[in-house]
Amino acid sequence: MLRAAIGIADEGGLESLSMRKLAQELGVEAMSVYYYVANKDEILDGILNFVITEFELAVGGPDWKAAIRRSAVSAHDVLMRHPWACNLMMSVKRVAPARMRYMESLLRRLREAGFSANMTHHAYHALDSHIIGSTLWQAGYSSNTDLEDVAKTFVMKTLRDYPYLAEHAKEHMSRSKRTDVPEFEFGLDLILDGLEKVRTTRPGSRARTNTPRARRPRRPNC
Amino acid sequence: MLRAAIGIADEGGLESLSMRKLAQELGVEAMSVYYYVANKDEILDGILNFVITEFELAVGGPDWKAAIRRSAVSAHDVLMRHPWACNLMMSVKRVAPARMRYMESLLRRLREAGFSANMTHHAYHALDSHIIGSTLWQAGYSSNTDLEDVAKTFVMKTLRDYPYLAEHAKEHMSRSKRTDVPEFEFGLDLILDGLEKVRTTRPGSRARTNTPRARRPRRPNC
DNA sequence: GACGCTACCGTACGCTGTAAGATTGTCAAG
DNA sequence: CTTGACAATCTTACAGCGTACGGTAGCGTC
Repeated sequence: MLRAAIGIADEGGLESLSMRKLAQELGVEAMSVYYYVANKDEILDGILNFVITEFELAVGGPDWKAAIRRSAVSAHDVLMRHPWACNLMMSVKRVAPARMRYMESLLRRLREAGFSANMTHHAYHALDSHIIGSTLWQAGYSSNTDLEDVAKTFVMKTLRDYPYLAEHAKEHMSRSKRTDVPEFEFGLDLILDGLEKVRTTRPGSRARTNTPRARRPRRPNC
Repeated sequence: MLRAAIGIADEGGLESLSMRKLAQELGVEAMSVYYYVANKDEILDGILNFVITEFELAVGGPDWKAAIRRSAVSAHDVLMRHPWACNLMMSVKRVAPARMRYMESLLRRLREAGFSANMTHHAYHALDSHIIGSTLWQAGYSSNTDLEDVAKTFVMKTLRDYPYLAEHAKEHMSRSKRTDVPEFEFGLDLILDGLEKVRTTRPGSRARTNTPRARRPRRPNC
């Protein structure tokens, strides 16, 4: 059932995934699906968890950068195949088990690499933001089948009033998948290299470390 | 009218913005709204454009990092006040005029700072991804009013099975808004510092430059 | 008075998630 | 062989969504 739901979302986007269509795909009526799930949210949780399961965990090896890089690239690859999952990831309530495992492995790898708790916190969010943001953008961008002629007139106006924007568009067009560094990996390396630098930095020079009296954590919904 | 729509989206999220509710807010019936707009998409375009107008453009001064940083922080601030705008930004078709101006200013500032066309391309996407990704996450995270006790049991399980995740949650709780570096700015500085490094680097050491025969740009929908 | 225009409204259709209840198919106990 | 229980499924219905289509009231102009 989750497989069917993922299939629908893959080809038509999240908003095309309706209970009726899912039921139809399964050869039953809409309400029959409710025998197996409580509501649609449960399906969304399910397919998100299913997708995250495919993320490669950050483990092994002495090279933390390589390990985390591999994990991030794998997450990006998976999300590019299921772009709708990005949106699901952004709703805080969906803390799927697979996601917790993924987070745990990443956080652990960072800590074991010598990052402080505070630095690990920041590193995690920098990486996560980049993965989500970059994938969301790239997925939207590469889903352009139509718009051919709309773009033409757009370019006309652009070239006139927005020369730098035009250059940016040109840059997009002339990029070759083979020889150019993917946008995602460029940003990823920017972050990873930056992290390597602050790792060996005395904490406080860049961001204040706070080693607080460990308050009882509440609302750890992330 | 856009003002009313933004108000609804601000307090109830994008999905709570319906034509009927908007009409009600304006003191008319649903179909009356269609006298002023062709369809709902036009409203979404409108409120997105309206929000982006508030972004501070990256201009002036010899310090490109400071200029771009200010612009990024301002965009983040604005988006934090209107989190739904992040989602709208991700659909490629919405190339609002305000957004084109914003992109143009950012791209221009990068080029004037000495970045190559290729580097500017990468820099822009790294920055954009971070802004969107970070804001999306932060907005989702800070919209937690309920879940208090759900979180308690969550922590119980977490502490047992996911020690690093628990630490991460603790880190979240113990952060003080006053003294700690905001997550957004940490990642932003990571990217900006990294960009400064590759700016002076000979192109090709990090990413191949391609100075292609300028093909006629097509589909510049970004 | 007749026209055209602006601003607005009523109705209706097909879509959505899902609550409530009716209906089958299967199987074990009496 | 009948009865009852259970799982699996379907029917119906409702409120809400975007919006197509057509109608209407008020107005200025000829």
